[in-house]
Amino acid sequence: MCQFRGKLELEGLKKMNEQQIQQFNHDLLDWFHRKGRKLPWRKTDNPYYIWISEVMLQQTQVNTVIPYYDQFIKKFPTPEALADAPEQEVLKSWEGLGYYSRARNLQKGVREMVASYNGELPKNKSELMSLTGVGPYTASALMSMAYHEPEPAIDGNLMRVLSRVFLIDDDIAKQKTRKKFEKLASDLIVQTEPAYFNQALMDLGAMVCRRKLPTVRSAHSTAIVALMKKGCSWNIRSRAAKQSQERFIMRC
DNA sequence: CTCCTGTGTT
DNA sequence: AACACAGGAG
Repeated sequence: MCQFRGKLELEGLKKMNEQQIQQFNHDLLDWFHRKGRKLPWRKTDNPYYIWISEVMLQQTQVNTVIPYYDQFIKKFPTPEALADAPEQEVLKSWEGLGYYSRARNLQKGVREMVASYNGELPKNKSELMSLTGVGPYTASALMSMAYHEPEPAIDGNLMRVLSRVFLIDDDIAKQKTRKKFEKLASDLIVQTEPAYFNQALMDLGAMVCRRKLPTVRSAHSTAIVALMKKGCSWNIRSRAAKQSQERFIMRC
């Protein structure tokens, strides 16, 4: 059982005390272990494979990615195999996924990794970000998924879920807002197995706490509802300023 | 921070 | 046609 250590002093968080925050982590992980998705790239601890999956997932839904991922790692089982392959071969394996420049960037990044890091992914965020195609999101995802570092992977999913749970109203398109979520998520993740934390928020965002139709149906067993039952309100919205018609608050 | 890109939605 | 989105890059 985890213990809350951070100091959370965020707007929109007034209603949450430490015990509730701890409860959030517990419910989140509990939900994830029961309902979370078993995905091919979650079975491996090969950073190179995890990298491939993260790049593919940036632009495509999970179900579409699965066969591409399986095929891709079979065809390019090692960084060296991908680095040595002709670009055309790589693009052929990517055919149908779209955003082909990301396939090119992935190969370029892997070539840099082979040339500069002996074919191994560096273990810190700034070195990861020096690789072509690896930005803040992918670097954080790799730190948590591959190296079990408490680094929250801030993407739209994570911000949407946390904004609803913690009643954060800010426009998630703004960079200032991103900082805020970074702070909140960093404090939350320290009491969690980092990979599970990110994966759980990802699954929650994709399966329950979705962009559209944030339905509460079938939700008796979700972490969100557990929170609502404890007196927290759930502000359903995706972006701040606009779309105020979409905005309503439920209290249980 | 702003801009860029390909893609999907209205 | 216009805009939203989701990341990375500069």
